[in-house]
Amino acid sequence: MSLRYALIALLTGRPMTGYEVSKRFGASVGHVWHAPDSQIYPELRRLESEGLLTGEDVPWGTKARTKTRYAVTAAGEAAFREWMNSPASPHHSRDPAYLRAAYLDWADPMKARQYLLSQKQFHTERLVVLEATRAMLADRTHPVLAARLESIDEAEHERIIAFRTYAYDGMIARERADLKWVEDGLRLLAAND
Amino acid sequence: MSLRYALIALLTGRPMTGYEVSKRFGASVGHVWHAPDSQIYPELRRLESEGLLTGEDVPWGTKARTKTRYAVTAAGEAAFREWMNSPASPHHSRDPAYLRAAYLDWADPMKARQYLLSQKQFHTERLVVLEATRAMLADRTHPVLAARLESIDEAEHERIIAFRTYAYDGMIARERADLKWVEDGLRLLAAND
DNA sequence: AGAGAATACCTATGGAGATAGTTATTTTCG
DNA sequence: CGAAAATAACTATCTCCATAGGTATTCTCT
Repeated sequence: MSLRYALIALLTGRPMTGYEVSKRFGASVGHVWHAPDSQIYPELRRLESEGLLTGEDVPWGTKARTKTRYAVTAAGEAAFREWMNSPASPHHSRDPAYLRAAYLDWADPMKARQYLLSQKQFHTERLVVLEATRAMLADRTHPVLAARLESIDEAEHERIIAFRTYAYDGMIARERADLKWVEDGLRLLAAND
Repeated sequence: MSLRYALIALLTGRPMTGYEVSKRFGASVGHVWHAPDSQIYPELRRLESEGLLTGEDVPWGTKARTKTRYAVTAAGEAAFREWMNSPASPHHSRDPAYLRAAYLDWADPMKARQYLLSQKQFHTERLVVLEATRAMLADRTHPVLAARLESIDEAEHERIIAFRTYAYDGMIARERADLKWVEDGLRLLAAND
């Protein structure tokens, strides 16, 4: 249910084709809400059919092929704003890492160690990406943000950047907490075996 | 894909009926991997048909009604152990909270504040539950854990408890990080409006 | 004893999400 | 200049998950 709002949010920056959306997505809202393109293309169509986006056919290649360029409609913006104003509902976390951690006694100690080492690797890599993106937001070099700011009054810029970076601060803090937890896990394993 | 292993993990403690599973689930593995009973019952059946669980029909009530008591088979334990030994794959976080946070400039400031206040409430409540459960694991009063320990050599107990509490430590640390983040959000809102 | 509440057990359905493709066009480089 | 690689644009399918039910049995209270 959130994917559609992630897509609208992305497209408020500027109109994009499906492919552009699916690429940009990975480097911006995608950090916040992951989705593969097999989900993105159909959802874009659905949003168009519901009138939240317009889809303009743009010629592509030689034959009568076209690609679709999507833009947010007034109805789309309204729906997004409405979602942003809706009350919070509790969120069920569902992270296999905790499940595996709880039952690490079932695993082969070597495999458990390998597992934690790759977890550590994943978290470290993600931290790098998140911090780099956060920096690009803060100095306004992030392309999606830059496009968005262009259509907006200068006085608002600070406020918008503050919220965008705030979201990344949360993800970074979580990532750091997870990383520390994984390191504790490695120590725990070492102490036990 | 993790639900089945959460169910097997729960049932290694002792055999349970579907209803017992769905109740105990919420108070143990369910913290780690949430699932509604509409998912639990069919998955139990599937696991039975795959031979990872046995389902014994137990009479219930007057007429020829029965309920099913499930127990883990050797194949089930093997499958669980195999899963525990499989390599890690990166996990895509998908938390609507970050999406909303990033675009808080679209929300009505009052609504945004209300939203963050309920988020704070959710995190606080969950923290209480997690810490209480962690304590029950540490002092061995947690019923699912206690049942599991009974069938296991005393020398292993410490190690098992260490991993179970370790998982909760991770969830608690994440919850604390999130809570702090929400509080930062409230301050950010207050500063901006 | 009978009504209502709580417990026990389970199903139907639709949408969200993961995995794994396909086809066409443009760029690169030996 | 032709083959291989990269880019662009999508689709099909199957499983997972959420929402929202349903019915039978036992407990509780007046």
